[in-house]
Amino acid sequence: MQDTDAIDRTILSILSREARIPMKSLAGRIGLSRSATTERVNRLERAGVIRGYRADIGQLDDGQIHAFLLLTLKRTPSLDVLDHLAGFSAVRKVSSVSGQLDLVVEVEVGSINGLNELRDGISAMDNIEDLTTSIVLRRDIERS
Amino acid sequence: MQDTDAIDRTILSILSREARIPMKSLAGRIGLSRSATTERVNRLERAGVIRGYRADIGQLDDGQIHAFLLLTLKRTPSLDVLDHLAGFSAVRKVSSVSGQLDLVVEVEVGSINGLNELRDGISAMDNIEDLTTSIVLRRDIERS
DNA sequence: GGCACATCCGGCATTATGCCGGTTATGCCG
DNA sequence: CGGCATAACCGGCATAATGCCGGATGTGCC
Repeated sequence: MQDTDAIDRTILSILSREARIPMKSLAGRIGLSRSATTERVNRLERAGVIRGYRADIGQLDDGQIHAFLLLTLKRTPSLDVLDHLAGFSAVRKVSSVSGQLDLVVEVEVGSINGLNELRDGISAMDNIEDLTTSIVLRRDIERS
Repeated sequence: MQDTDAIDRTILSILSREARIPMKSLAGRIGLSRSATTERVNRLERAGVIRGYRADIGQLDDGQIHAFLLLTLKRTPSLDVLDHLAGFSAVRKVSSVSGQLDLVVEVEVGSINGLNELRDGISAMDNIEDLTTSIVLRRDIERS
């Protein structure tokens, strides 16, 4: 999975901005034939370098609430906690981080009440030392 | 921009996961003709609801470092700080949040040194009360 | 040299797209 | 009520993109 050359990086940078570009156009930009380009993209997908293609939705949901949950664990790492978190559909992203914190959890819920239930469900796990909730008031910058 | 009905929401949820799906297949899934579906998608794009399509790149290079910078400001809000942050290409996402913190900044740098320079550049701004850095050690969960 | 392997190219049948005319549903107003 | 404008939908045809494959080229190895 470490065999990404300069051409692959060009492909990734183009696809990360214009995921719906036809393979033929992509091929034209990088100076390869269509079939070679397609093969490279397929390889990147199979290797897991490209995980998928997403539409970038601009503030879809006035009703949606985004928040960061900053978790400190009693013992780390904790697969239990990760499994549990994965069970909540509201959980969008979980990152293990260095420092005082242990996990940064990004969530997306339909209501404050949903957020409260989520908090309760998470803090009920043993092995949770501390849970700080920061509701996203505004998304100031978001890139690709 | 507020005229998104149930069908539009279905379209968005599908495209947010499978941005490269052919319009014909999308039409099949939502039970409309291809041309009606295409027209809806075009409208969503023109209205700015769909901002673009991105390939989801999984841990592109081992050389890339992701981190959360947790900022507390002296005075809030601060357009200066946002403008300044926007000037750093390493800055991927900035969210204004409630609570003790003020801003959650997600960054992506090529090296620890780059992270240090970024920290220095940010903490040099007046109006920064506190800056906590949490380097992402691992991405445990990431959804669409 | 001869071989395996990876990468590339081009062509052809199939599939998707862009474009446009035509149909239906709805609301408005004389 | 009838006429009219508008929005949203459908289907068809020419064009463009895709999937699939055989074959060429380059590189390392025995």
